[in-house]
Amino acid sequence: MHPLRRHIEELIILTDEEFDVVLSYFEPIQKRKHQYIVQEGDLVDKEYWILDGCLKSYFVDEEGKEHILQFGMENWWITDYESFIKHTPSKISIDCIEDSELLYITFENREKLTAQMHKMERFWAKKSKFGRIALQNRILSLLKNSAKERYDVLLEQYPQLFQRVPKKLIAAYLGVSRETLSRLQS
Amino acid sequence: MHPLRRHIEELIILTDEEFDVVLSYFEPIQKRKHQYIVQEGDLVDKEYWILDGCLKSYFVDEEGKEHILQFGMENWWITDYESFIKHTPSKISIDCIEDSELLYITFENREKLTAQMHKMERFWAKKSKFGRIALQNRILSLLKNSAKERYDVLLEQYPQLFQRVPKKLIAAYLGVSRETLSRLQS
DNA sequence: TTATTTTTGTGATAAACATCACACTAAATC
DNA sequence: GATTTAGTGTGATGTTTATCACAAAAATAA
Repeated sequence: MHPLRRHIEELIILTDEEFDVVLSYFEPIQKRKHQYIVQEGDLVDKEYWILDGCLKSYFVDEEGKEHILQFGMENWWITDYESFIKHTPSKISIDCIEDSELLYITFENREKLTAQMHKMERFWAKKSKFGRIALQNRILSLLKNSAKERYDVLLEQYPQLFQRVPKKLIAAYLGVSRETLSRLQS
Repeated sequence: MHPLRRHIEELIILTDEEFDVVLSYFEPIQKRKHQYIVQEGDLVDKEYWILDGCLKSYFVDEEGKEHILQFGMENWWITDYESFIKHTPSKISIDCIEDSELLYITFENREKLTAQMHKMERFWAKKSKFGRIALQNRILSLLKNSAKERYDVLLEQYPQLFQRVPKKLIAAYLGVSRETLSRLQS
């Protein structure tokens, strides 16, 4: 089964014909490590599904410090949702941390597909709800947990991440300096 | 025009008949200051729309410290979305900060209404998308801004809030101690 | 390979923020 | 209106975390 279909069918069931229609709206794209798919200022009109690889979406502040909003790995979706939904210039950038294979759908095609296939409207609605819950829990974690606790939770939830991405990026995700993160590990 | 209709029509337009159907799925409820609508451990099956008043949704940690996830005022929606969507026991509580008038819809009725009226499915989908963007920006603010900067941004965005809720609750929302918040103000 | 860049750990110091303690004021309750 | 409770400001002190500096190891590129 196509990995995208396997992913979608975790939430809704599709017929062969329906999945063919869904897939026809996506385009494949390959990117190498250090290449970007979104740059600050872009009007983002694509949402990416990660077939293989690893990416980061991040914000660079006035002092040049990087703050990571999201990592994306296999079976995750990534884009700047603010720009994608509101059609405003992106405040963030998205880069590949590894060579990556992506499937993307444009905003226009997503609108067409959801209009044509109600199941996919429900799929993205569910994704959006779950995404919101995950963000809420991250806020809670930033409010109530110390850097050490946030580190432990992340390590337990996504151990693969620590194998794949440099520690300084983990630090930028947790909201601590890389030096502090290094000291937390011991 | 009914204030709920005015609110919904910021995103989608309804006929008189359609709004009557929508409204028929809601029930009014009145709560006094300090009363709760959600308590930790509840299975939350209602989503509340605030006609009048002010509420907080918050998490209490092991040391008894309160962390505020959301304030709700007129025209805002409030519930524990994690419990409401996933049907799991709530980790948070929601209390009234002022006497409040609410309209609520049950999970079951929301499902019925969205199945019957596609416009309302789109309404809630949009709400969910915008909610997610707002949470993302709050995460960004927690990562990149100092307590003072978070304070300034909140004061600029929601000046009314500082009139209506005690400073210690603002502190619990910003993720600083009330003493630090007090010192930031000068 | 060799050279260069990136990643990582660790000490010394400084800044931000939390905690504890207390006084005072405002507001809710009887 | 008196009494209790909740909210607020401020000093003293301690903890957590950031920043700067440097060295070594690992990964990447020439």
